[in-house]
Amino acid sequence: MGTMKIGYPCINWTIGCKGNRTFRLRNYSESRLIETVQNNVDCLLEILQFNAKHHILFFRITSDLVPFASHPVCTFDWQGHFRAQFKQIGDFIRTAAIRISVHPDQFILINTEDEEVVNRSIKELAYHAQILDSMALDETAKMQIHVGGVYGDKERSMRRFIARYEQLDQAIQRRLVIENDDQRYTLQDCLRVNMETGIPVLFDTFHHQLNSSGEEPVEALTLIAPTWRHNDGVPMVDYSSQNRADRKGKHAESIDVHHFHQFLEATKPFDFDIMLEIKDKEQSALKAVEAAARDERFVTAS
DNA sequence: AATGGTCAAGTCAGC
DNA sequence: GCTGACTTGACCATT
Repeated sequence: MGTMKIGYPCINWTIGCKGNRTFRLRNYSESRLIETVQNNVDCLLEILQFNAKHHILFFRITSDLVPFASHPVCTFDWQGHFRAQFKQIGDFIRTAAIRISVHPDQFILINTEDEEVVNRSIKELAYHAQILDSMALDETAKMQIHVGGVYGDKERSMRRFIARYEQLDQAIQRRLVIENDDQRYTLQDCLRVNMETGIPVLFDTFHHQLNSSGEEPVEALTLIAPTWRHNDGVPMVDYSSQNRADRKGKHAESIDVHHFHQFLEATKPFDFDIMLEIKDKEQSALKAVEAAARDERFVTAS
C-alpha cells in the first residue's frame, strides 16, 4: 500500500450541511460568531467523516471556519471556547490518517510594500496556524499561499518575500508553503524562493499550464520533491483542468478521468498528495479515488 | 418567498 | 485615477 491521497477543497455538496457559513461584518456579534463557528465545526466533522468513509484522505479546510478571526472586531477567545471541538476534530483527522491543508485568500500578501497589509496578512496567517494547532496537527498540515504581487519589480518583490518570511513566527513558518500562480510567479520563481528560504513548493498543474516555466509534470515533480523535508510530509499538488466551455483559466466542472489517468501515469514514480480544484468537489474526488485504485502509490490501492 | 445587489481584505490590466 | 476581473457562493435587505 502506498501513501498517496486524494482530496478536494472546503465544500461538500452531497451531505446537507455547509461548513463555511459566515455573515456580514456589520452584523457582527459574539453570539452570532459562536453560533456560526459551532455550525462550521460540526459540519467540518461531518464532511471529514464522509471523506474517510469514501477513502478521500486529503482535505482543505475553509478559511471561513471562524469568520473575522483576524479582524480587530473579533476579540472573542474562540480557541478557548471551542477547545474541545477542535481537539475532537483533530483526533478524528489523526485516527483516519487524513492530510489537511488551508489556503488563505488572495489578500494575504507578505511581499507588499504596504506595511499595514503585511500586518493584516500575518494576523490572518496566525489565525490559520491557530486552527491547525488547535487540532494538534503535525507539521504535515500546511498553509499554502502565493509569492504575491510584482509591484513593477519582480526581483525586489521576491527579495521582500524572502526577508519577510525569515521574520515570521515559527508557528507560521513551519506550516507555510508557496504555490506557483497563474499570472506572476512561476514554478522556477518559487524554486528560487525555496533556495533562499527552504520553504516547500506546492506544484499547481493548472497554473503551470497558464504561466509556465516550461517543465513537463514529471520534471516539475523532480524539482519540487526535494523542497519537502521529512517532517513536511510528501509534496502537495493542486490538480485541475480547463473548463472547455468557459474562458481560459476557469476550472473544470467535473474531473476528466482520462486526463487524470494520463497525469498519474506521467508522474511516476513520485509520491504526492493531490488536491482536486474542480467545481463539483467530492463528486470528482470519488471518481479520482476510483481511478487511482489500481495505482500502487495510493493508500486506497487494491 | 423570491430576487438581486453586495460582501474585510489586494493586484493589475485596461480605460 | 478609476473600474472591473479574478472566482464564487451566500448573505440579507428589499420587494
